[in-house]
Amino acid sequence: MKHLPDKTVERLSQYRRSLSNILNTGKTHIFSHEIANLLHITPVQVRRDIMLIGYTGTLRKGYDIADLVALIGRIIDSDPGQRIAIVGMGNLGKAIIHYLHEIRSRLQIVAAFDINPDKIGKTYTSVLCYPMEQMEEVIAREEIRIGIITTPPEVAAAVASELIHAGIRGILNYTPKPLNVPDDVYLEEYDMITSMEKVAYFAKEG
Amino acid sequence: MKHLPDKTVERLSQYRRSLSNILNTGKTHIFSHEIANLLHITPVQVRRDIMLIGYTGTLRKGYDIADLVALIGRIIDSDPGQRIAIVGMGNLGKAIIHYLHEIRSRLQIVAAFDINPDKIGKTYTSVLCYPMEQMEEVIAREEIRIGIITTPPEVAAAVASELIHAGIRGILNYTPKPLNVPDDVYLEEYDMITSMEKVAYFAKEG
DNA sequence: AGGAAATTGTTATTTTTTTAACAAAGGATG
DNA sequence: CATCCTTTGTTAAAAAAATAACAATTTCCT
Repeated sequence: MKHLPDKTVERLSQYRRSLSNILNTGKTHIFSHEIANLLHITPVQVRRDIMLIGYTGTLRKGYDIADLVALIGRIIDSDPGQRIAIVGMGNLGKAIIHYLHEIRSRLQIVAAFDINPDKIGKTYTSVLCYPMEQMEEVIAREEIRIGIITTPPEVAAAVASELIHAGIRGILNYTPKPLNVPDDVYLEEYDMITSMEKVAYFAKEG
Repeated sequence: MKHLPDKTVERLSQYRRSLSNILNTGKTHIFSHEIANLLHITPVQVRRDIMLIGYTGTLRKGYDIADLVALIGRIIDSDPGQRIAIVGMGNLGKAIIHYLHEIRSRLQIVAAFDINPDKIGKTYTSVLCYPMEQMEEVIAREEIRIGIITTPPEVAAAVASELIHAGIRGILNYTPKPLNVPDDVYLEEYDMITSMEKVAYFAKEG
């Protein structure tokens, strides 16, 4: 698998989630237009994505759901399942931990960090919260590869530096402060305010 | 202003936020490459976006920050400032309310809804929480145009229907359940799990 | 003043993403 | 068994977005 397009990776994640649910219903096969309906996209997009990962359905029967789910897993999951740290145990941090726990993904949040002494030592949905000072040590010990930043924006850049210094390979930044990372660290940013303003803008007209 | 590209609208929101901060420092003008550095994009992108909204900087002095902020406001803000409701007062809902309040955006969350009797009647960062049954009435009375869904996924579709029935024009869905909305309702969806899996995938290689 | 450097505005090119088109295969139908 | 319908896989075209290119103009420098 050379390199899948950005958007294809996003959709694969969503195919897998939807298809996993369907598996429980006993249904074994699914057509591209059925998947498309689930996610409100087009069947062509589905077939194209599936083609890109080299899977082949059977004509007139569609795709074997279990096979497809398994293949997507082999493509987008790392072997041992990625281990994640979250920095900033405010409401957003708690929401993410709780949410990921419910979904039961192969992704695991294995450590939280905060500056607030009241939070340190407590566990949130079975994730232990460490003080910031132990970040480097814990990230090394727990073999954490990914960091999620949910701190106030003022400290986002400093947190990112620490994470990178500790050897993290990917960062998901929920702070509105744009980060600067070296080329070998993958960075994804999401800004809620921007999303809201976008909705506000496009909801105006039509 | 015909229709700005999706990505341009997103960036305009970010330009405004960064530039507003700079205004306080007394700096009055800024170059495209300075803006680009703030957001880690290219100067061409900045100039192109600014061109699209019809603003013109002065050669060798750059853009007048106050003017540009004001113009972006006229472009992307609705006249009275959009009024927003949030459905689901879990951690994520609280995080969003708190966050938007701090930023002091023109967007205002003016009502929250939840099913939990303990939450109803309480205020969160000065936003009052109503029972779900009052949704239609409150949305009409408060002239709310935008809804944010932060409920558990199982009820997302039902909530969306109610919002649409109550006359909402735009929806921001933080649930992993893809929604179906009529053409005249603008829908934006954000799925945290997908973002995490994407980071996990791209952090693997390089 | 004259030339060099910097910076904008805009057009052109390239890349990425989506959408369309359609041949091939397999089953269903009569 | 021949025909028709459905659905896949893939190539081609279109649309959207990012990047590059560059003329024009202002300031700075000598």
